[in-house]
Amino acid sequence: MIAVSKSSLSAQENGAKSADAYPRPLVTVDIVLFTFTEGELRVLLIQRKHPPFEGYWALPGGFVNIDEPLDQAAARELFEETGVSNIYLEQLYTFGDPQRDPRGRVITVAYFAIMSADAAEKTRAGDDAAAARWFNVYDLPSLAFDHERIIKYALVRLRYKLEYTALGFLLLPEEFTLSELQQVYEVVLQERLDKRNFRRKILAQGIIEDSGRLRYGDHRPAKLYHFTAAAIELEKARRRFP
Amino acid sequence: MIAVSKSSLSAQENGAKSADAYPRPLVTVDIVLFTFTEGELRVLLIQRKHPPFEGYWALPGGFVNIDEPLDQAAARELFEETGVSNIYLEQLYTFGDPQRDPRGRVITVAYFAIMSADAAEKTRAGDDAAAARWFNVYDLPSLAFDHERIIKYALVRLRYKLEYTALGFLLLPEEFTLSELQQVYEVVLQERLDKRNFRRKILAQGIIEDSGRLRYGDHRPAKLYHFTAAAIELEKARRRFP
DNA sequence: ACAAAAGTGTTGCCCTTACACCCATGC
DNA sequence: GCATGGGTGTAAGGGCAACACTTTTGT
Repeated sequence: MIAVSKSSLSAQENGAKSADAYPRPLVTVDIVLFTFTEGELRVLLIQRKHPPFEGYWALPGGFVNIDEPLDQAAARELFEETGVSNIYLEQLYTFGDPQRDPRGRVITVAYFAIMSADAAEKTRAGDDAAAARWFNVYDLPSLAFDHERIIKYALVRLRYKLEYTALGFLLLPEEFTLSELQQVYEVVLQERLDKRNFRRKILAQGIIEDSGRLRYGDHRPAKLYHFTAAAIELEKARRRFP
Repeated sequence: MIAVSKSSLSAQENGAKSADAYPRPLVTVDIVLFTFTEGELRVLLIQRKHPPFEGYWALPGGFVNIDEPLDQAAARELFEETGVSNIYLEQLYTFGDPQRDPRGRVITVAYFAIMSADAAEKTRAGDDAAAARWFNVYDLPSLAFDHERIIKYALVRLRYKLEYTALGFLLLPEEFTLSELQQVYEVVLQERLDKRNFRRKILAQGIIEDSGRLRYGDHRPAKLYHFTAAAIELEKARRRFP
């Protein structure tokens, strides 16, 4: 537990006091990684092996190195804990309630990440050391710290994204049917959508295209689509700003 | 300057290492406070009296106390430096480039704030100690740290807000004319708007109403409007989440 | 043949946009 | 009486929501 001398340091004008005089919080990154498999929207969680919250499930994440940009810290932690790199990752929100970690003041910069379903399959293999599992977002176990709140906020962000930037396909494998894509939207937004309107709207955006291939199943085969390279570039550009 | 032992601390599984073993960055809050006066969108800046960036203009802000929530730190810093409380304040983004502060690793949680024009007038009186001034966002001086980048990002956020949540009135005094409100939108969005369409759209949202009073000026008097209590509650509810 | 999911068009409504003139006041 | 900003309505087009039947396969 970090010793806290309450309010001994009421702040003054910018830089009036030497920076070294201020007590320093710990800073972590936590990543909410979504994917969509077996008809479920899922989040990756890791079971903690040490106190506090030993045995509880928690978001992947960890301490930020002192010389490391935040985005890089998030990418690194995710790589270390899932073996996956090069995925969609953006800053979500910073949670800094003084009581959120029993060890003392720990501020966490939460990140929002999306992984395709096929990459998620591979991930599971890499789970050798740490116990990592995908959980249905709507059926989570007891979580460590304030991680449930963080996930709920990430879910709100995901809904916003799907509503007006067509990124649903990032959750799916490279090739997918329109029905699968519609199911993603329905599960994430928690509402039923009209098939004809959905198809028209998605196709009008020009971000996915017919691959020419078909998926054969129990009934009439379905056309397989994949997203266009333009769509990915467009999103990268949008996200480049802050 | 903070001593940094590069990568001596490659992270491991959650909590595997004692939290105390990690070097701690400093954490600050910085506030981008907007108002609209004399036909200009303005940001409040404070002139630094100490190194680094002595004499440069910078965003109001300062170190987060060890036992203080982030939102409260932002509100406190703003109060200490402007004497104003109870204004619109929300978290913007966390900037953590290791090079952003020459003193060492300083992570800043940036906040986005809006102040009404009449409150902004009063603020100026409270500027006894620190040199604080309002600057046109489109004509800023050289800024300390990465504060120019932070302001640019806040401006993007402000544009989003005006585009689909009608918060423009928060920048204006309690009573205002529709022409004034339109000017706010035009200056923020940097585009010319159609007078009739603008009025129809704003009034359709039901967030402002005719006060029954008139403003007399050089020409035909203009109706004065004020926002409805419902509008404020609605926004508070929206903002309650994260 | 039948069960099951894939696929496909049209219509009405609303919201958005474009656009031009009269009104009330100060000087 | 004239200059100036305040104030108002309408028509066309585009996007969105509602709605039901045919097609293709596996069994």
